Amino acid sequence: MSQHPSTGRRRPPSLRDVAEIAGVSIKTVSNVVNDYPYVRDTTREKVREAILQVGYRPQVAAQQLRTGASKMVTLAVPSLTFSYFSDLAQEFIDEAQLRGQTVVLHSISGGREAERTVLEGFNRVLGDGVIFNPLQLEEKLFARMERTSQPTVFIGEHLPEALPQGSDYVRIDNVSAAFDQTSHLITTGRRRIAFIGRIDTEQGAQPHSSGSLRRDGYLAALREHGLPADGGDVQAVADWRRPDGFAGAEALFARRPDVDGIVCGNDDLAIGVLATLRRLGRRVPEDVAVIGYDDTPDAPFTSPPLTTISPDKHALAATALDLLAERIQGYDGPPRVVDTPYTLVIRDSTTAADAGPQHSPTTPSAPDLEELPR
Amino acid sequence: MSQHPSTGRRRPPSLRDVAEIAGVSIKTVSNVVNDYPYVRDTTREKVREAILQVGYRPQVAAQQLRTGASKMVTLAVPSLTFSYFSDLAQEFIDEAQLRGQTVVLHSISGGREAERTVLEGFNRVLGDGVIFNPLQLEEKLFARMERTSQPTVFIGEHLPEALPQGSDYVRIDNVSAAFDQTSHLITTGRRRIAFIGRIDTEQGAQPHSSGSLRRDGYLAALREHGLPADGGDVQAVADWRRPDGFAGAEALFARRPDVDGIVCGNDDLAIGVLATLRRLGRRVPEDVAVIGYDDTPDAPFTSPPLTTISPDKHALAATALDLLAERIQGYDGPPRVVDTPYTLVIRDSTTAADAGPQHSPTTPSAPDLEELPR
DNA sequence: AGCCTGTTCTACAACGTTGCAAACAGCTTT
DNA sequence: AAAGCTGTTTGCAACGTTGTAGAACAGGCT
Repeated sequence: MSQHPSTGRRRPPSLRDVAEIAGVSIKTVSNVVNDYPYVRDTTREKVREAILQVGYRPQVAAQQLRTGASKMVTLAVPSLTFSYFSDLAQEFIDEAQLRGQTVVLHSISGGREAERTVLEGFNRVLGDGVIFNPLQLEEKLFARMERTSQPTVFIGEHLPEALPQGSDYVRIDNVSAAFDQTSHLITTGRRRIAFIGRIDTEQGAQPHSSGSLRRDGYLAALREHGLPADGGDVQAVADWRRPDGFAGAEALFARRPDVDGIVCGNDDLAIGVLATLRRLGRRVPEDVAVIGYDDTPDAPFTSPPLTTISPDKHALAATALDLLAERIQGYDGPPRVVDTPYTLVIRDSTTAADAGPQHSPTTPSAPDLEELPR
Repeated sequence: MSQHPSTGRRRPPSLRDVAEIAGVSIKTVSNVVNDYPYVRDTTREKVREAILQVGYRPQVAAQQLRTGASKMVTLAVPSLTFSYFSDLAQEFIDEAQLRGQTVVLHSISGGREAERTVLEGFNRVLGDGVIFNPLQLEEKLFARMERTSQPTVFIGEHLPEALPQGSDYVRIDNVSAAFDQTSHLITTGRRRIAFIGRIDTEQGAQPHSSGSLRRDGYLAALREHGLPADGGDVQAVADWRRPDGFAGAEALFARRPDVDGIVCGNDDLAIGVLATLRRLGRRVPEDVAVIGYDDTPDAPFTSPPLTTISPDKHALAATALDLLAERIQGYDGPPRVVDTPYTLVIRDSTTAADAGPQHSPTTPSAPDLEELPR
């Protein structure tokens, strides 16, 4: 440990320090560290000892400068205070660790402006690439951008399929998931099934909004099972939040009082819908089945616990890191869009508690917080 | 963008590229980037343009190599799937961002072995320092270690006060928090107050275990208020989990049936205690008041919602980063141990719902998941 | 004209690492 | 004895950046 020039900071030991002690050249130490085979056993031993003695650890900064790679990837997500994102981040960290990579975490709570900064590369070159889950980026920003400033994999919803050069996109197949949502209701005996979600039809519409995709999946499932799919049971709402679900269900039942199943575009809408059903005195699931989408942490705790679509975060993380790794390795083909799996988590809102086997891969169906084991 | 030597990877633009275009020296570009004042306005403009043109962003790796600092700090926590740690991580990220620092996140699920790797510096030099929350490190490992391999700030519980050179420790003042827990029960009218917690008395005892510290705070509060503090109401349990709280409360009430308040060493114990009270038919808080410690995410959802000690994560993060910054700046004094604040979150388990004003800084007192706003 | 002052710009070196190619030692083969 | 192996070690250069020191220049003073 010596001093750094100019700053009086303590400096970690370098190859040079080891070399001096072991009485060999710097390059030989480097060779030992990198398991280069043509090193005599006796020298290797000598060097190893010296390494332990000074506590040498390779400096990523120098390696990156020399080789152009740091084995660090940046993960940019909205906020870890949403358990969806913290769980996702954990998956990325674990998965990255397996690949010998380290995760630099950025959280983007600064809105559109902050997201643009991420897209433009953080104003400094740090790791080898980025995994980026934008929330608010406008499509036109993508369109304007020829190529990303570094290898990038986008994740999440609301992204266009036309991506900048140098990037890929991992997403949930919204159409297929909504198809499965709907099929689940059909196969459990529902016949009058409505859909509720935010579907942008105005001029600012995102053609690939998750709302439209999910509606399409819903309609496809109806058709597949020979049920009427004229769109008459599609209830468009203004936003994705609980009050929208509440109001949407009110409107829906005013129009179609005989609905016996509701496919919700997300869990928050479903929670609003449940509130309306309670108000109307309809029993769930006996009178009406309700299914959500997202498997938010609240989903197991609603009454009744909510059946929902649960994205496979593990697969998502693994796929994203794979694609990014290829980009980092030098692949520079056109942007790829990859769908990852999801699971249907069956809870009580679609099946009576005693109505046959339930399987819930991620969370217990009706956890009792008071129960003892932990 | 040119190619990197040897690897065929795309290389980000450098000062040299900018300099060439602007027709100045590399150093001048560097001066512009770093706002060095003695640059003619016209040159500055020329350089700025060139920077935009090639999309130049400084490379942290080279800066770190040159200056010895990267403005990256590593945060090593057990797992982001515990909401305590994901919230904490978010605080660190935000706070670091304010200071112009970037957080490298490591999660240590590999047990003792993994924690030792962290302590030894990850086998590679990455950022400028580490914030480390160990769970399982043995005291003797600390004792054996003369000095940390890089600036380090420990956070969390169970750490000895004798730390390696080059490190500091930020913690919650367990004694004072337990004092406040107990005082809260006393000032709300309880007189027969018990304590329940895991207190290691065997040979392997950690002298600074949170159990003993919290018990000490409890006893001090009793004494302060002139209540008998002979330790007769201390119920030691085997572990910190729910069943221990359950069994502990059973044993406690067998010995002391007239207890009207229970200070719990953590929230999980408290949840076990609540179960026992339910079984015994005692009402909470009318017959017995219960107070926890940690403010786990479950705390607001127990029945009744649990009054508890909530660590101030924001202050914790800020303090830890401050201490680390000083270490990075070159401070190399003896290890410092700093206590951070906490708040007493009053919920229903100590005060009847209609019994006067309640304030709950962190979470709503009895959140209804079904309520609409979100 | 010569000198000084202050501003603007640049050359150089070094941070720690690794790919390349050359040097070297100890052999066996011609 | 020279040439040719094989295995082992090393010197050199470059990655991008910035602190130091000094060069080049302009303007004003004696």
